[in-house]
Amino acid sequence: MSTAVDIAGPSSPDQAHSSAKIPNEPLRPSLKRSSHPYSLSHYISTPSPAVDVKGLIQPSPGQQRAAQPGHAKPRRAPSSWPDMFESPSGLHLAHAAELLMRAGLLALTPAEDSSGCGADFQPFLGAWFPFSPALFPLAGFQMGGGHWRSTAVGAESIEGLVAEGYSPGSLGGGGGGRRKRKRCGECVPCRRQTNCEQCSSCRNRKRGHQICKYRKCEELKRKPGGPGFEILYPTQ
DNA sequence: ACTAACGTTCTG
DNA sequence: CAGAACGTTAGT
Repeated sequence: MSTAVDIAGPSSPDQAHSSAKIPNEPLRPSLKRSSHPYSLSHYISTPSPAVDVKGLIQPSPGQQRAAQPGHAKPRRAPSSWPDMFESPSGLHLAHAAELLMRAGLLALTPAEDSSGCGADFQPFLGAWFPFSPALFPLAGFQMGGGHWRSTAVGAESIEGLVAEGYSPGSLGGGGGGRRKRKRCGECVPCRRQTNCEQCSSCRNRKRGHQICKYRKCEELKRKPGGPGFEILYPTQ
């Protein structure tokens, strides 16, 4: 449970000034299964009030200060960054929310009928989500083009969305050659709209040519052909 | 042409 | 092995 933090990534400042141009997410409505070490029950059984999670997520002022760029080492980022910011592996909190949604435990609020809600939460898009039934799904699905409407989106809905034109092949895995795969657009990292500007990828963007760690698609983190990959991209 | 970012290779 | 650097692809 101690690792369930870093989907947040560094929060506030980056919202305002992510220097990099953030493209509109190539949101794909297909919801793919992700193989995570934790099962749904793992999350359900773990009491995690929004406040507590938020408390874990929010970096302390001291931590933020330590993260100030400026004293860049030529190599190897200094250990001043706490693990909570440097370990994208902790994304399972997001995964938990995803699982909960699938299980119908999280309610999806339609963007249109947001009586102000959508606007209120907009600033949180992609940054971090308090583990609250209302906040988390709203962000991504609002951008999703109004596909998501009801509380429990069943597998049929997902399949239908997939059938809208996003085939596994179109994701780059199908061509046969080693074409670039594309971001799934659905996972929490993909839904982030801002670069944290603090992770190693952001700080080293010029040379690293890598997307912000917290925006790195969970699917792309997997090796094609690696464990679980065929599940994500079933051969048809 | 320029930029973003995926994939591969290199390095510690 | 993880992370950095680089080559390359893809979108605008």
